[in-house]
Amino acid sequence: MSNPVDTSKFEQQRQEKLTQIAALGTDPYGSRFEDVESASSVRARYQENTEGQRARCAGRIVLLRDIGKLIFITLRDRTGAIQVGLSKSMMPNQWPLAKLLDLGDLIGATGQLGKTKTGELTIWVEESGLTFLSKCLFQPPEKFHGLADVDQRYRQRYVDLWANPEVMERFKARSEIVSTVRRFLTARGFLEVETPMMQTIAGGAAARPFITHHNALDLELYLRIAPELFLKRLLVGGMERVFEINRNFRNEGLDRQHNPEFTMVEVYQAYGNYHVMMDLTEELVCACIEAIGSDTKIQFGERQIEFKGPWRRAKYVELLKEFSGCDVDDIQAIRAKARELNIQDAGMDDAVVTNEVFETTVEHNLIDPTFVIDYPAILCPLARPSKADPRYAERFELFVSGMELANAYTELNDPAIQYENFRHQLRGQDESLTKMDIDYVDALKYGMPPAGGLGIGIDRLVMLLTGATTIRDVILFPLLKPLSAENK
RNA sequence: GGGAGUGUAGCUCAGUAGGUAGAGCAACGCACUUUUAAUGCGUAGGUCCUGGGUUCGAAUCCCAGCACUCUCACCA
Repeated sequence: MSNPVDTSKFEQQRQEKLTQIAALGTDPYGSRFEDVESASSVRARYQENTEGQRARCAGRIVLLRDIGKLIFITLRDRTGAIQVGLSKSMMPNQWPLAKLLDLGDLIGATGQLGKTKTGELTIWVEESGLTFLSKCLFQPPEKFHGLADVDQRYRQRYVDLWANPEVMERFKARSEIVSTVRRFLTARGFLEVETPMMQTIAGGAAARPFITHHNALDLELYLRIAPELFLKRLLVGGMERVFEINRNFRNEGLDRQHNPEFTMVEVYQAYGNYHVMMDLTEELVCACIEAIGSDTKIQFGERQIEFKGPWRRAKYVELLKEFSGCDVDDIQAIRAKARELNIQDAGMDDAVVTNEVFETTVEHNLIDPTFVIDYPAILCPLARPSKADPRYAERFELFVSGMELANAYTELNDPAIQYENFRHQLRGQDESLTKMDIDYVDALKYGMPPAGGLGIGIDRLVMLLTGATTIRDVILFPLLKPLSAENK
């Protein structure tokens, strides 16, 4: 933990330099800086052995080598780094300012481009070519190891982002993935929509919601746990292809795969079914891999994941047999297996016990992308039962590296069955705060087109595609306990 | 909630059979006009997470607490 006395000592030193900068007539907090070119752009356009090339860049001083009458700076901007050379003989008037520069300061550099004798592309700052843009009053983290303290990295992500370039790269990849999803769906005629985050009934999933209150209406509201029921209302309304990329909120535990607020893309396509959604999912994920320039083989923790399709599609009951040895119809064997696995099955519904056994024995074995298809219908109140065998629902979950990445159904559009499913809450589950959404049943009574629906966890997708094994590495500001006064 | 681990300088980390601490980087000073984690010499910097206990003496051992990490449990 930081020592406030020493911190302020370093801060005072820098504050003193700030005063000296101001005394030179320079605003230590700069202002508009026009015609900035990115470091990568300068690198790309530089031509060897051609005189007279100039450049104008801005960024943060991440390395500084003071050789006396010559200073080399590594300047980092959003695209990368470029070396800036400051020479006393080239900028005698601004030299006092140059000597006041600290690691972490933000500057602009304008001058001739050239290469040093070691071959490093350098902006040789001309007189008046040094622009002070902002003072850094804190000491930056160690220049080679960066910021390593996990807690501090999340709490001060603004430092983490520039002290650890791989962090910046990961969030750039996240941005690219989100925009790829958006482009991919938009190109196929899907309409991007936004539905309520504050809902009077938290439906569309089974999870504990966050509760809030609207003063003017004196109304209890829930932060949504899923947008599903609203998006399907839009199918009723004639929006035949819709998607939403936005946050869901679930008031449950935090771990490597769960943050209380997380981002989902949900997609609904009228006249499709879950097979259509499987194809779409596979294409969409592969498009994202291509967009971030990744190989289809991705290192994830200790494992290698091969994303190259076609992905395995296996029935729930087949996988149950494969990994637990149990036949889905042999409930005695399943319950025996459950007890062997230390699952408390007493009073638990058969289907729930079966699913517990499935989760325990199967899921962690699904490393390469695997569609688990045809779930027991009783586990899927929003999915359409299979015509061929109504005991099963037309649903898939996509598992990668043992983690649920996507969930999809052929949507249930029969209001009578939907009503019954809502009514008969599954035994063996904890009581849920989900109330009956009668208006949703009414919407179905107007007629919802048969449709495929899909949800993909964006955070987990980014984790898998960037090799981040904890969700907090793909969320800029993950939820943390606030620091108490004494730990500040 | 259970178990395990971690907490030492601004940062990254060492360390001691119980005898109040060290390196590198950063900082400050000096030197240096082609460095690449610049280099060399010097200086300064610490409530060793917090509170108790044991002890002549605790950063080290014990207890409690706080924070973080891992793990198990919980979790459509």
